[in-house]
Amino acid sequence: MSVQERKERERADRERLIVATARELAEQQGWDAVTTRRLAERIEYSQPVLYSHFRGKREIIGAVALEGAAELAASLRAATGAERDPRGRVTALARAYLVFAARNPAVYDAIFQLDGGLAFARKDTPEPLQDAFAALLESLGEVSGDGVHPALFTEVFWASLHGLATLARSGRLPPGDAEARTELLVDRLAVL
Amino acid sequence: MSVQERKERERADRERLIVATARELAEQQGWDAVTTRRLAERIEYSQPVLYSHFRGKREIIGAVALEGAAELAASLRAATGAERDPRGRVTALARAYLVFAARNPAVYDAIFQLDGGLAFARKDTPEPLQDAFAALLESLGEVSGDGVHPALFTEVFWASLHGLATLARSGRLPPGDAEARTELLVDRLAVL
DNA sequence: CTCCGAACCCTAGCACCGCTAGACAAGCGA
DNA sequence: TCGCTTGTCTAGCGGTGCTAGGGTTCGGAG
Repeated sequence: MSVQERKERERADRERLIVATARELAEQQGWDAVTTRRLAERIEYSQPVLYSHFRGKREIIGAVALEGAAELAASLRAATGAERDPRGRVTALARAYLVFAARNPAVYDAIFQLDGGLAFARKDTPEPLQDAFAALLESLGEVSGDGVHPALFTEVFWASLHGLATLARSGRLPPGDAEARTELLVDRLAVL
Repeated sequence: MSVQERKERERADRERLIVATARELAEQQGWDAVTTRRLAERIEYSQPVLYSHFRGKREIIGAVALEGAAELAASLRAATGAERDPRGRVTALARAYLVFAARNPAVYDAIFQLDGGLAFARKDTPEPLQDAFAALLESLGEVSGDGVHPALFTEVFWASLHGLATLARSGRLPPGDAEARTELLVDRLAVL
């Protein structure tokens, strides 16, 4: 049995290597540069090996997305955990979200822009994605205001952050006023 | 001179045909299906003809984006023009924006998601893009609230709409509550 | 220790992509 | 009518995601 266990371990290691390499390559040179050939070369295996772990490029993007979603959730909780009042938590949450998007553009795209073959907003949604939404809900639910469903409020707040993040990064919003936009969004949306 | 004029007219006609065909194909089967080969086949010319009109695929996307931006601006103005009070105008604007995004997903992507080689938020931004932002500003500026710069408020409101539009269309937001989300956004962001 | 069989990986290739060089034909002006 | 410019097409480059099929390696039985 020991042999089989070793092989399974090696397989799992290699799978992690693929995902980490894809992520690294995507952050360095963009997702367009993540081709199966380049990826295979970087992990020092041939292309078909990738297909013994994933159905295709889409699934690799999905794997990066799940890893990234877990990190995003952790990052949001770390940022809000240090804050005492609801307002501080919401502001910290918004900033942390936008910082994550700006610092990990490729991962952010994998989660929220590209097609990684993942199900969203459903029962069979992968746990890391549900947990990332839960992390948002934890801080936003307390400022959703009377008569407004916390989940609905979280969706709207999240969508607004997503819009700011994506439009800013593609150069469609002027670069200077990012902080002012965040403040305005928090002031208007959150009921304190 | 008449001959040259005729040739120029035919060239312009063909260029319009390329843009219209690219748009049509993108709306029918998505931008991934808009390849230079397919596009050339549909306009009944060979591939190199495309490159005598546009530098490459990116510029074709840009051309569709400019055409779409003009339509979006017109659509927004048509929707707000019939409303008497500021609140009605803002609500109508938000609905019209989201309807445009939902009905013309490929064109919306060309404008706001894909790289069409266009400059945004700058002095040399193409006129249709500036005008689309102006159309937003016209209705949103009057509800930005005291002490808040209308352009900044417009950016935030627009980003929120963009987030709702893109997340909803990619299935990342539950499909049912679209109207409730729009109402919540307008209620909270606009100062009436 | 030998040898068989299975698991694994690689080479080679498919159809497609964006883009372009160079041959060729059509149609203008002289 | 003829030469030349203008315009278009054929063919091909290097790249893409993905896969069929052959070969090598290696574990385990005798």
